[in-house]
Amino acid sequence: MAESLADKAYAALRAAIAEGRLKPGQHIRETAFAAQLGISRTPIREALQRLARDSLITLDARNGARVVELSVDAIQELYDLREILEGSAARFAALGAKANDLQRLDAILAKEAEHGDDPAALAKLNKLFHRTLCEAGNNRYLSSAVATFSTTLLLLGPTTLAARDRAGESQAEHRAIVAAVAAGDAERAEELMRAHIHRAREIRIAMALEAGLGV
Amino acid sequence: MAESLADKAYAALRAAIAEGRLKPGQHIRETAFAAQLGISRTPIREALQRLARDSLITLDARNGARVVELSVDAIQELYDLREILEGSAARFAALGAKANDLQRLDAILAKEAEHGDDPAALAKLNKLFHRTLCEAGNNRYLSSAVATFSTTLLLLGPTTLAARDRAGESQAEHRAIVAAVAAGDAERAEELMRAHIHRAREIRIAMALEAGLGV
DNA sequence: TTGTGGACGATTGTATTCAATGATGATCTT
DNA sequence: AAGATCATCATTGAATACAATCGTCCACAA
Repeated sequence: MAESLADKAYAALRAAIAEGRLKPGQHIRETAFAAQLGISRTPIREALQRLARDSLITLDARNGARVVELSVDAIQELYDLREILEGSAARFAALGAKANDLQRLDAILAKEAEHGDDPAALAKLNKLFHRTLCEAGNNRYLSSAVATFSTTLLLLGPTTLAARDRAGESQAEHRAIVAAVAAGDAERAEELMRAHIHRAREIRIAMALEAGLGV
Repeated sequence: MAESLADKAYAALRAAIAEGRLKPGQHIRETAFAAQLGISRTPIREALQRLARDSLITLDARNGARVVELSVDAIQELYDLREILEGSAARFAALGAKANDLQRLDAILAKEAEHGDDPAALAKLNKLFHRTLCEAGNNRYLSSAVATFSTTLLLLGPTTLAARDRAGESQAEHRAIVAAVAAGDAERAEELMRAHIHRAREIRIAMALEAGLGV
């Protein structure tokens, strides 16, 4: 219960961005949010700084905060980095995953198969899968970096799993990655993870272009 | 000149950590620093939060802030990640560096040769080299990640370039990396950068172990 | 009609005040 | 004498008050 008001404000703002209630480009005024949450500006300011660190907003001096707008170029760079980071995490996991880690990954795969028709549940499981695999890589800084840049994806709206047929493909790719990790095949684990992220990127870019065209 | 007091406090604390005036494990009290800098606690708190995001300090609720102590394991993980990130940056640079980037890199190499006997100048040039190469990679998120984790190195005290003969080796490695980048040889650029970081890691670990033994 | 100047208002940056909580030390009891 | 309990204090978390700066809008003059 040691949750400070700043923590709550951060969670509230982050959720608002994730759910699209705060849209890219939109202005955020400290006083407005303080009033809305019924707290003072102090914890709001702390929350805004954390969001800025997450690259979810920019803090322009005397011009308030603004939700970041990702260009297509920026999305490409973000996915380039995700391929590097998560590919490396898969490699590390293949080299050093504990039995415990593999059990957790298997359990996630099972749940994915079970909830094959529930997009919201799948999105959560997907996040859990990637985080768990990262942790199996056993490098705290790598995990931290992946978490940071995964956060940036919140700006992009709904998950790519919503795309037609993508959920099934994605699960198959997850299974292959876990198999490579369990087999200790680092090369293959990295390659499969990079391909997995690359596929998500293609869908994401297509979605972004469609959205940009107003469709 | 739009430098806020929070910015100054952040810079002051960061410098204090970098220069060893604040040692790992040491307690930081808000009131003490506010008094020392002659400002109120508000900007100090903001600065501390930024430092916590940089993983330079930890914020224990109601127990103040504490400068992070890096274990040898943590240092290994940090350098593992640096190899991945900066290796990738070198690869990207080889694939897409602009003429402008190569000019800047050449200029840095020239200055390194010129200041071969000035450790402080070399340390600055070394940081500039790595940052410039990252920017040549033309991926804003990768640059940001490298910057973040380079900051963590501040906790480790003096540069590895202080080690006997390391400065000369390092410059030779820098030249080889730039040559590979200029030639557009992505494989070689990445490999050379990884080796370069790996060498720095070996020296760093040796220094850490010596320090741990009280020598 | 257009450009410039100034005053007002809105918003952020900083200081100060207030509240709450955990640590510390003394005292009392067994 | 040792341990426990209570009171006090130091320190952080939050709110409020204050200051400064930038943008905006209107009026006036060219």
